[in-house]
Amino acid sequence: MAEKEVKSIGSVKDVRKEMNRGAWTAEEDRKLAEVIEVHGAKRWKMIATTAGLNRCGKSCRLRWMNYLRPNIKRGNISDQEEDLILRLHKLLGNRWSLIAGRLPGRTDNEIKNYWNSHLSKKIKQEKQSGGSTRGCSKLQRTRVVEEVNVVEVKREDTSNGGDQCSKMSFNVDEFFDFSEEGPLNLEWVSQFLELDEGLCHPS
DNA sequence: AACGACTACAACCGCTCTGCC
DNA sequence: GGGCAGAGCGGTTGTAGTCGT
Repeated sequence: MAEKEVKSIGSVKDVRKEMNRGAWTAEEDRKLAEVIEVHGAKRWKMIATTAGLNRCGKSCRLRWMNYLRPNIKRGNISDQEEDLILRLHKLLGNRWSLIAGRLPGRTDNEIKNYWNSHLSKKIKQEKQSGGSTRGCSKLQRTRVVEEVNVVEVKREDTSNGGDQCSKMSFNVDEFFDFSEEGPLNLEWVSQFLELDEGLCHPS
């Protein structure tokens, strides 16, 4: 995609007055990266002004988060990653940032795009051919999502010292804590799959 | 070669959430 | 508690590239 990006540089830009819009140029990327290096990735309005980019803070944030940030993986979503996305989407719905949080180096925007252009069609096709990937009923899937909502509520509650998590069979904070993981540490996947299987095929 | 349809993805928009005063 | 600004999220749009005719 980098090739495509280079080609498109400047093609949309300067069409509208006031703020720059459209594709980012290499020069803009460089300026933005420089300012973020100095000030950190916070206060995007200030960053936009300081960099002299004539872009809104939101636009700068998006560019940084999705393309300029270190350790970003681009393209080539592996089968393993695809499978994870499918499973997580089944569990979480369109909560792309949460899904992206479980895929090191991937961004919510990339996953969202990948879903819309690849996986949603794939699922449609599978449904049309009568095949359910996991054999989960709609009701069971609803249960899974509700369960996750409970997880989030309980997670807030635990900060108040309450021990109300008896419903959950795994440690919620560990489940959502990505801070100490190496790239594509899949231990949590096993935990998740156990939960998934348990809900879809209760014994 | 030319053209239109389709695809993929970068970027924008509007809304919500969060923190500060 | 209310208002405001900044940050973050998900949905949608715009456009370049690709494919089929």
